[in-house]
Amino acid sequence: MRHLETLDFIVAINRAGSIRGAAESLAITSTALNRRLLALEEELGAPVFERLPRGVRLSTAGELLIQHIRSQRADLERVRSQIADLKGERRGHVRVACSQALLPYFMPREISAYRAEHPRVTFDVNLRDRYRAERALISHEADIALVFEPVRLADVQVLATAPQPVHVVMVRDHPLAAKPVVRLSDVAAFPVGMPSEEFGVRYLLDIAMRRSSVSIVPDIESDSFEFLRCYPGPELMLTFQIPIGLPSDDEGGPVVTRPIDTRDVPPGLLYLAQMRGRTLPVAAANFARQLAGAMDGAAG
Amino acid sequence: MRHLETLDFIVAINRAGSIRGAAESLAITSTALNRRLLALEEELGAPVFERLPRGVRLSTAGELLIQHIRSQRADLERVRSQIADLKGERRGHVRVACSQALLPYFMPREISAYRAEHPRVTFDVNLRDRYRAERALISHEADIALVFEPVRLADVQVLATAPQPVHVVMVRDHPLAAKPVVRLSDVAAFPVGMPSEEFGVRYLLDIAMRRSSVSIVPDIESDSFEFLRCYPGPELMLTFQIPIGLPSDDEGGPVVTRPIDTRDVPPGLLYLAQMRGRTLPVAAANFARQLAGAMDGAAG
DNA sequence: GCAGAGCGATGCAAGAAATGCAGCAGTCCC
DNA sequence: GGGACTGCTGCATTTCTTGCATCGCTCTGC
Repeated sequence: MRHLETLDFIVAINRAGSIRGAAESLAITSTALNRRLLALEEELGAPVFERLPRGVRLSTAGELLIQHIRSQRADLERVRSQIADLKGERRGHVRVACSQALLPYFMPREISAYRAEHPRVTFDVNLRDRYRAERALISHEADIALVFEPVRLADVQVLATAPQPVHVVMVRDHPLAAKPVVRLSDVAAFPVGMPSEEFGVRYLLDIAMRRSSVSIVPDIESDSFEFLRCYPGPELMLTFQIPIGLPSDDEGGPVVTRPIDTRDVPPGLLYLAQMRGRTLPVAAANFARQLAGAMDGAAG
Repeated sequence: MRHLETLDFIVAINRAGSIRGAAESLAITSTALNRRLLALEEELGAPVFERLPRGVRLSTAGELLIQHIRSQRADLERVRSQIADLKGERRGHVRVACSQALLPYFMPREISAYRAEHPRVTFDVNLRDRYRAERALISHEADIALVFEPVRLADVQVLATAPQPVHVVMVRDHPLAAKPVVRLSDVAAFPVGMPSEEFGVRYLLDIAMRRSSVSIVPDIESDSFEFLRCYPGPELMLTFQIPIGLPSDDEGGPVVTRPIDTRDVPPGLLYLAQMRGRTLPVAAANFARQLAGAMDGAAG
């Protein structure tokens, strides 16, 4: 939108950290950009950026302004989406921030199902750990977030939840695979590949270990579940994951999974969330509804 | 703000009902205004107004847009107010929509107290019955509303409440003035001046009469409490009001008040409300906090 | 049924505003 | 102490907006 150009330029300056840098990325001269900024600050009655020797940095007023800009942009996008919707154009764009566990199976399946119904809807899927997913909602970088055991900031509104018991992942011929349910004490006997601390699964395991006498020392620690899952099986190594991030056993893949006894590790919760108080664009709202339905199905 | 000019023009066109009419009130030519509208509709991809032979009317898309404009304007006002606040300028503007009962004593006292602390804060006080007060919140014409027995729309958020038993108002030497508490059946023996149906007091009385066998036929009906109160006493006429709209008896005025037994007419609630989900400008938020405190005091 | 008044839309020329170029003063890094 | 970076400003140019006159249309009143 033309009339928001200046405001978007402010966002660009903030991102670039300098007027000249932003001007280059916007393909205009620094003169024009600088003048727009000065005019805006004049109107506002306060500087938006602090001038530093090597560039600029948001002032307190600027922080307020930029949050306003983001929310206005998002709301305008919603209006445009609703207008397109009532014209019968089933198009739109959905921006999802989600945990790693959702990427291999759940999100591809759901997005593919949604796009089968609405082929003109496009998607942004971004991997964000539970802290950053909520930040993305608040800064309007994402419409919806799907996270495991989130931090639960005040500005985030939960749309749906699904309990997710932690599973142990192992090679098909692993000794523990004989048991239908694994105890935490069983795990301690084998080498363990542990997800790093920013993940919800790790968070749940840490709490469980603190409560019990069992102590598991990770032999491998990684921020990639994919790596952990693919780490060679000869070591009989174990790792952990939630069911939504796992293939079903009957697919006959190289790995199998067994749930950990919920007396040892309580099930975590998978949360579907949006920014509190925000009205989502049509496509995002519809997709969120579908996800909520899928989560109910997975839970029941 | 310069960049919102076009959007404000849209609001003006909607108000005027025609482009030429709006152009006149905006002191620009209809050409310029028409062109801006066409450009905006081009950007939006849909007409904002339906063209009628005698002017224009908002389309469905326009309805969506204009609500966005209003909320965006209000939020920008909040940002400006917060920026002014952190510059130490304790200025601002508060727009209040309130019931008639608040006008003679409560609002003047509260505003005067607030302005004693913050002299640079200005006020808009508008009389709005309980329906229109809530509408004013939703269309962002008012920051806060103070209404008796409101309709309670979904988009309105209650900040504070105060119970207000209905009082009978009469001349000082009225026979009923001898009683400390008046029964509804006592009232039926005297001529009655009744507030008209849009008022909360009338609403409560109507409910009470429907529940009991007492029927009160109004001799005078008016939408002005001031008129009802000033109507000559020789007729021994009674009228009704809530305590917050009454002077205290010990002021020695020409009228006295007695509460109606709450078994006959249950106390109504005075509500302080704002638009749901909206962050109020600094001055409005502070003033609302003061009002909430005053209402607690009046209730206790 | 027909003239008149009101409406929104458009071509063209004048005016206003934003842009780009060159250059200033300042800070930081090597 | 030079080079590279920053934000800022005077002046010519370009781009965009505005205003006038006018068209086509619909509804109203006689």
